[in-house]
Amino acid sequence: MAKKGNTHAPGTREHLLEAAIDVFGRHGFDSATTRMIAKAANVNIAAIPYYFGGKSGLYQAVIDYIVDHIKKEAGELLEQIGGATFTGDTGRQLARKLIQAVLERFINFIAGSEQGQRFSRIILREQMFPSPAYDTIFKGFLKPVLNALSILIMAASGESDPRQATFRAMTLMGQVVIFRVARETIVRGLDLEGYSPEELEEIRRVIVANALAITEMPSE
Amino acid sequence: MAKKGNTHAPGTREHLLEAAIDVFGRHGFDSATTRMIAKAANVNIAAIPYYFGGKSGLYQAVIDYIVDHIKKEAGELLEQIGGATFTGDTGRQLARKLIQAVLERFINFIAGSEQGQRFSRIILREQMFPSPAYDTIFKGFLKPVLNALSILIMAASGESDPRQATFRAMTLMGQVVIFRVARETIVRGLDLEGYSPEELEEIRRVIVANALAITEMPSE
DNA sequence: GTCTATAGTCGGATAGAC
DNA sequence: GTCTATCCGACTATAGAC
Repeated sequence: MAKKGNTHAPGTREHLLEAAIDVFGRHGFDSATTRMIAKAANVNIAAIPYYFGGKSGLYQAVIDYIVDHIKKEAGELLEQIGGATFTGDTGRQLARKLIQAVLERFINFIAGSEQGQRFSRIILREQMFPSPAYDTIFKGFLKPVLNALSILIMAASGESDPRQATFRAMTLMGQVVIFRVARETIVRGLDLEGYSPEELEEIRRVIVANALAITEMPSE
Repeated sequence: MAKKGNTHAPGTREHLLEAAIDVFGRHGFDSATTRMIAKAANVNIAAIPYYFGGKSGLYQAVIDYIVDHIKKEAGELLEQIGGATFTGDTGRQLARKLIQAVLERFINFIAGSEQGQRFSRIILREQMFPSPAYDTIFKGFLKPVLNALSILIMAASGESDPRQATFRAMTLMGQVVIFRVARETIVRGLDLEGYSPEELEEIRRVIVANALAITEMPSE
């Protein structure tokens, strides 16, 4: 069913993909070695050239895999935002609710879910050090998400300049991303052992409260 | 004067340090090669073992160099914060002014200055993927800065729980850091060519406005 | 102090047996 | 499809001439 119709082995390809997400994420493309990945996946090194054409092909497959998953995850919310119209005070309240929904999903994904943490390592690497694969990520979901957030901010705060709205959208994203990027600093600074569900809840509350404070109307 | 008293060559050591900041920053410790660094510094590869004991020694020297510079840069402001007392409404206003000052310096450093951009590549790498050198950075300035910001937030907003204050401090840092981490995404999303002085000024304004909105008293 | 030459290790990819 | 063996290039570090 899920197979592509050819006679591939049961799991080799998928094992490699999953292992590659972790190894590429932790070490980056250059330092990650095909030997590490093959070992982590419990398959033979020669399976990488065989299934993916080589190290680069495997990396691109990882990017496609991640982008697909995130598009599926975020798709519904993005469509909801794209399809909505924000007029009057009800529109404003709707926009604020949607901003809240986006940020909560984002923090849950990036700091709360195991898969989100694995994916975000690779995405953050591409943010700071774009490879040719960056384009797939940017077009796949970064740009749609950034656009959606900018629209919501304009609707919620009355901001009319799209560039200003984008800058504001970035600050909202930044409040979330920092808990992934500086995870170690937070954990050491507060002497934690990772984020507990309670701490995640506190973080979520702070982020939402900030977002609401930031998107007040200038007149309020 | 500044020399350590021995008879070293005029610039070889310094050239290596400067080049290493860029190469380690762009490629990470593992993927950076001593060949790249030596070539960028225009010195012989053998100078690296000679001056720094090897690749690892050079990396540690880079970390020390960066931490020293930033401590010098941030020291005055940190002392001012540590030495101040924040009582009553004047204290609150002072705290808000100081938060503003910290954020403005931070965004100028991280997105505005050439040196800050070079330094921050390495620091952000250590944030996401700590090496043994992380400790130097954490104790050197991350912890002091995070503490200072937390104190200011408690003074400015009336927040009394230190953990909550730390989370809030992180969100403020996140708003700044995102303009470095996601620089490429912002630039592509808005079709810019890097941040112009005008755009930096807009970003600075957004960050400060958000910080002020966030640190309102709950009663306000 | 600076260089060349080279030792020794580890990387990705391939050939060919099964 | 999966494996072993192997090629070849690139890496760090060192020895020793100058």
